[in-house]
Amino acid sequence: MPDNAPRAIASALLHWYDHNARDLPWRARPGANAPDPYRVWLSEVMLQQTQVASVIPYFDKFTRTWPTVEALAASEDADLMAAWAGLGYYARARNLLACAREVARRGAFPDTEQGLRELPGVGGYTAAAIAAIAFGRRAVVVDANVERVVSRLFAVEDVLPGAKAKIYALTDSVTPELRSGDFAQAMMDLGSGICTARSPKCLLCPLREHCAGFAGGTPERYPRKAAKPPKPQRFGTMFWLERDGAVLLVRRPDKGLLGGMRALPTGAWADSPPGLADPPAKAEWKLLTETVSHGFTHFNLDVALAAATLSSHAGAAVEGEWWPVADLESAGLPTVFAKAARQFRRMLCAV
DNA sequence: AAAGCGTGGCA
DNA sequence: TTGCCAAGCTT
Repeated sequence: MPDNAPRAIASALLHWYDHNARDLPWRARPGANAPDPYRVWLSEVMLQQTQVASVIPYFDKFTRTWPTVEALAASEDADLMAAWAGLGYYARARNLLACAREVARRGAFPDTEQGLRELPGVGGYTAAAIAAIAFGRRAVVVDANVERVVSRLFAVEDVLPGAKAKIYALTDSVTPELRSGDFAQAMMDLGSGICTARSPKCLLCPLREHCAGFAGGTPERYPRKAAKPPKPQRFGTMFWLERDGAVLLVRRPDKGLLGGMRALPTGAWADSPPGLADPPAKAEWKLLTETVSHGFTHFNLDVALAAATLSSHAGAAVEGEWWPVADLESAGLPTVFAKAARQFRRMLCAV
């Protein structure tokens, strides 16, 4: 029978963390003062549904460009969106700017979980994480790592997402009064390095003797999750309109998929290939032989590629920005468009 | 409250 | 190759 004594669990985990914490750019150095709330907030937003390795280069770039929340608040929308390009879930970037401006207006971040929760883009997890890590408050921090660790520790049979309330209560029961921020980060380090989704390394785990999942012999069976419905396949067309060495880019509407981002013009997505519907201008469009495939969270997309060239004097009334093809890297295109742009340039060069 | 919202890594 | 998964939030 495993020992689920909360204090023993917290103590074992914190001791492990003191010797095994990852050195991450947003963490305070051991023995240093509490980390800067701006850096904690920025990292937590970037880390929503996103792995550490993907975040690090973006975090470095953002903190170099905008060292303070006031600097970020003063940035242009388009610059921030372009800097976020490639990281995904672009509503985070729109909320990031709104939040920075709100915090700059107030003069500081709120220092309670409840106050933080009111900021744009800050939900239950992020508010708890910032309150605990940046402000030293006791907070119950539950992300996907914690869900996995706790559901194994207590062999939770309930199926997610229904099990969230129970897992929150169990996490509460093991969260210490002191160092709850370190405790949360320790849980996440444990979840990402040892208590992994597949093939957990139980023999290295500091909580092994407390773990009901390990005692039962099949810890990887937790957390139990409802089966996901299959992703639909959708189709579309992207348009490459070139004039004098520049390509036409548009800004996508603020709401919806890739909202607010620079993009190649597209037609609407459809359930079957839409061909040359909805071109951005009248031109002699040629469909390329190659298509581009991309997986989004909730559907897979197959896009046809259509290309045309305008002469120098044409296209005066076309809506959008003419972006130098040689400088397309700096446009900040989401990955699906960057992928298509590479394909366009390969194929058009080859002609 | 269920659905919409990116991307890259891994087996 | 395909499917699964990751430091969730918003409406």
